Amino acid sequence: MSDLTLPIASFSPLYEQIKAMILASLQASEWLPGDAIPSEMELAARYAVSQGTVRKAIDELAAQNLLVRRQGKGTFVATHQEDDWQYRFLRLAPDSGEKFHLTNQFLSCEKTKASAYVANLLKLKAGDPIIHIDRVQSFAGKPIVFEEIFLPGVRFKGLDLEALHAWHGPVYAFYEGHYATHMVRAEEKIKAVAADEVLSKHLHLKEGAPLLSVERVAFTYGNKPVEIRHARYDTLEQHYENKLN
Amino acid sequence: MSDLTLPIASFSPLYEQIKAMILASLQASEWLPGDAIPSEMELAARYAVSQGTVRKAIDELAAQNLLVRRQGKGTFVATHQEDDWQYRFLRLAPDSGEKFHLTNQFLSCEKTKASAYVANLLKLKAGDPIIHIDRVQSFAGKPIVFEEIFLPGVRFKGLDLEALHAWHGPVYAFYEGHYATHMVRAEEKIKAVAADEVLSKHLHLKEGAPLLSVERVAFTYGNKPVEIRHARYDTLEQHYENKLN
DNA sequence: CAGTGGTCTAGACCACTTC
DNA sequence: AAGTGGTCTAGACCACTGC
Repeated sequence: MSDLTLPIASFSPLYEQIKAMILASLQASEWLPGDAIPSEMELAARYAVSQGTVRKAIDELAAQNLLVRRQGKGTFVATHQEDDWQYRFLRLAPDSGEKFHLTNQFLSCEKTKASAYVANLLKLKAGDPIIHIDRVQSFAGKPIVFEEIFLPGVRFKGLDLEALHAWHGPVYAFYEGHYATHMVRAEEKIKAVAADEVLSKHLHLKEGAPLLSVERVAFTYGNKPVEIRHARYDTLEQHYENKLN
Repeated sequence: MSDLTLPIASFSPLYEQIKAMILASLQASEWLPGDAIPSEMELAARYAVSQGTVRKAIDELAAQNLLVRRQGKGTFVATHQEDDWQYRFLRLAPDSGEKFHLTNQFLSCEKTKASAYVANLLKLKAGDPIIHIDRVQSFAGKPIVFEEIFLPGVRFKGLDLEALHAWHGPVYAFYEGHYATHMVRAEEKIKAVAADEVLSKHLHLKEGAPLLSVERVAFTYGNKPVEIRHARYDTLEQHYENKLN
């Protein structure tokens, strides 16, 4: 506390710099989701370092789920289009433990203007163009999830209900394919709330029934927030699962 | 699917074996939480491998939060007694973003027998001895958390209200100090529920008010479940926070 | 200054995938 | 057989801590 000299970037190891360069290539779409990046030996030559140093950089990016290593094949840019990654961010699971396939129904997709609240989370200005999507997801015929999605209108220009209806698969795969936007990580804030009139109608519940409110902000490369998702889960026969380490 | 030959331990790298040996030492309490383990060079000599191989083993254990590296000082066994780790498993945070200090009040601590449900989660038999603790936690004078804790009676022999009242600090630090039990990881299942009579009384709410139900199973070394904790959070002015990668 | 963890290298070799 | 990621080594040197 007595020493106010800030050691800003006092020392930056080589592999950190290489990590930053790989990250820059990802952010610049030099390598696209699903693509293989150059081999470790090639990268070592390109950056004039040893294989071990490149490995350490890739190791950390793989640990953050930005890259995926496949022995004998290569190192690939992570994508939500792979089967195992389709539900990477979904933490809802049935109490019974059986497998879980949600059917999806988009209700609306409208162009509006950002409220102060949404603008703040997406790092926009209040009044900036926004796309607002409503959807319901069902399991075994019962509606379980009501979700509102907010997207920045500039990045997702032209998105409409027709395009969504034509798509069959996870929304994050849709973003990758149509808007070159890969979601890297997300933050969620969870509360218990009472169902209001709208929610009770969509989820076939009584007004006042307890629901899980999950508000997510999802980020692309460079910590850029590009989606807000406010979900309400009916947790009567399913739960939100979390692991603490 | 056509090939049923199971490649069980078909190949196990050296560092995995060393990881297992370090893990065994931790599990056997050869090194206690807070202690420094031998230096990388010493371990390399002990196991007759190079420093790099020991490093890789330690790296992975540190990534799982079992060990903590401190440059220039050594490598230490993780502990819940360190300031930064006191609330390692607490995901509740105030909406306002201010810092959060919960005051703790233990209500009861009774010896009972395990229900089939609790026994199953703790890998005991129904009817085995169990310790059942109730507590309330408050923030700024308002009761916010009601928690039931279930512990195996054998491991936590002699635990009573008096001992709990005498303790000031996180419960997991108490377990470490008094019962040589360090919590390594936990799994939580979250639901939204309505406050019943008991809950509404403890948390000063109306019956039927929505609450977050968080059921946690906590594990020591060797994936051994040793605590069940069923919490109910009032999420009116606070939320459960989660990061998805 | 000695001891600790942290970085980096060059080279050898292993395991896995593909052709 | 060639190419990829994965393991392991021996040795040099750097950064940080504490005596």
